[in-house]
Formats: sequence, C-alpha cells, structure tokens
Amino acid sequence: MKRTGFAEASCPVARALDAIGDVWSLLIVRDAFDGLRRFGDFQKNLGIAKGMLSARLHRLVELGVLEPVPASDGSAYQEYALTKKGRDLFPVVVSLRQWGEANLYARGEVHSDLVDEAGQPVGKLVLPSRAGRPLTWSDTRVRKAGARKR
Amino acid sequence: MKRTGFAEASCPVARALDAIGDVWSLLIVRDAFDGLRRFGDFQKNLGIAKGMLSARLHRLVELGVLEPVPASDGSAYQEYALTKKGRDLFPVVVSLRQWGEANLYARGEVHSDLVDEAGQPVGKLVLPSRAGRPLTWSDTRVRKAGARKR
DNA sequence: CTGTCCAGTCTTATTTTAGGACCAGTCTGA
DNA sequence: TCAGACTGGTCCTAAAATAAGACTGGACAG
Repeated sequence: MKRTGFAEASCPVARALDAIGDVWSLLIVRDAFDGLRRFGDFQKNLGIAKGMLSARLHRLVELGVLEPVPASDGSAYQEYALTKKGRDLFPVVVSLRQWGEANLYARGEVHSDLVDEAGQPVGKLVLPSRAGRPLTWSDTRVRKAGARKR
Repeated sequence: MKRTGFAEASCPVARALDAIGDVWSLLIVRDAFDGLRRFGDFQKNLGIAKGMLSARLHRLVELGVLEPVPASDGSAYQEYALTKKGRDLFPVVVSLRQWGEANLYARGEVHSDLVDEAGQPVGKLVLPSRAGRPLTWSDTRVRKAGARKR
C-alpha cells in the first residue's frame, strides 16, 4: 500500500509541506519569482539533475503552482509561469529568506537582499491580529479542527 | 567527496532550505510551537520513525533551533525547547499554514486555525516596505550579492 | 543539410527514509 | 523490591528518492 503522506492532514502546515516541502520545489519557486521561466534556465541556475527538474516542474504544474505557457520570445519552446497559487507562496519564500538572513550568516558575510522598487531593503514580515496589532508566537495558539490526524 | 549542499550559498533562501528545508524538521518545529517538548510526544504525534526523529532532533539541536533542557516535571528525562533561533521560524510556519489554508483545502473542508489570545483568527502576514506600505511580490526584487553561487 | 541548442527521458549508482527489532536506564505500584 | 511498563534512544534491512550522466528527437541558424 502506498504511503499517504500528509495530503489529507487537517493541519494546513502539514499539507503545505506535503505539497511543496522539499528543497528543489521551493528553490524553483524562488527562481520563478526572480523571473526565470525556462527549463534550461532553472537547470543552469540550480545545478539540479535534469530528471529531478523535469519531475519537479511537472509536479508543480500538476499542483497548480506553475503553468506551462508558450515562450514569450515567439520561439516554439515552452515556459513555466507562476500562477496565482504560486505567487501566493511569496510570503513563504520571504520568511525563509528573512530567517536565513538573521540566523545563518556570520557577521560581515554578504548575501543577496530583497529590496523594493526604490531599492530600499524591505521590512520584516508582520502577523497582524484582526484588530491590526502585531502578533508573535507567544500571542497565538492553534485551534484544532474536529479531526484526529494532524 | 561529500556533496556540499547549499550551506554556503549567498542566497539566504537556499541556506535556510539547506538547514530546515525538509518536511520532518518543520513539522517538529510546528509541534514545538504547539507546546510539544518530549521525544515520545513528537514521535506519537507525527508517526515518525524513531531513528528519523532522533536524527532530526539532534540536527535541530546542532543547528541551534532546539535546545535540550531538563524535564519540566522533575523526572530524569529530557525535553527539547525552542531557542530564539527556533522561535524566529514562526513566520515560516505561519506562512506555510496560510498558503495551505488558502490553496489546499476544498470548500467546506475543515482545518485547524491559528487564533490570538482572544480566540480571534489572525490576519494575513504582511511584508511592509521600510516606509510601512504593504508590499507584494511584484513590488520587490532580489539584489544579488557579489558572489557567483546562489 | 548540418551542427548546435533545447527540453526532456532513461539508466545506474548512491543516499535517504521508513519501519521495526532491540536495548539500557527510569519509574510505578503491588 | 522488584516485575513490568515507559522513555529515549541505536541498529538493521528494505524500499524509495536523488544525483549524475548518457541518450533522444524536435527546433533553429547558417
């Protein structure tokens, strides 16, 4: 029997990880946010094995994160564009980036930066309460759904 | 020769994924936010193989995401508590949760919810510009560091 | 046409993971 | 107090995922 994974979990975190919780998928999405669209561009940029890339792209298309579109330069080739569902991953990529920046670099070590149109570094992600007050981990808790599995 | 992974990448997203970009690590962290602290509790709740859990916990400790602390109930056993670095992962877990909620559930399907102390559902994560204006994916770009690898 | 580029598929070797069996200290209650 | 259960692992094996590269067939440029 096949292992189900977490695709049916009642916890959205588990489901999300089941869908895109591997290194390559998220790196592909990150590159897509940077404007990459072609198989060869992803492959070159990531150094990923072609079979892996092929499988990941197909899975992301199947999930509705990417969609195949005709090449923007008029050639007969194909490109992969982020869908709405894919663009919705923006906060995921940004949160990983901010955690990495804050916790994984030695002082003085350089890294790429996320900036706005004016070239200004962006602020930190904020989780607002319904009333607009910023919340931290200690201000929140998870209210479980009825189901047993998480 | 050993594969280096992305531990030295100049892109913080790649480094972050190299550190905690696997399903189990993030589920463990999610459970830690829910208050779980003991080996057996994680094991029961996740249904993870003990060897895997052991390896993951040790890695998270080594990374400084968790730290081993004496059991809070006075017994001789050990617990694992989130460090500052671990608590910094809060936005990562929340962003995954929100993406999952919005994109992975059929209408009417129930899931657990993140609520504040008053029991109110929380708002969506917001990325503010330095000036405080909310930014979306199309308002930002990545400014590369000097290095070649990403 | 010919050679090169693009976007894959297929194959094989290696690494990782899942699932259990096993084990040594800790605690509990009869 | 000591038998049995609980805790927190380690170790083994089988199965699955991944890396690396050879191979392929259509697109395109000269």
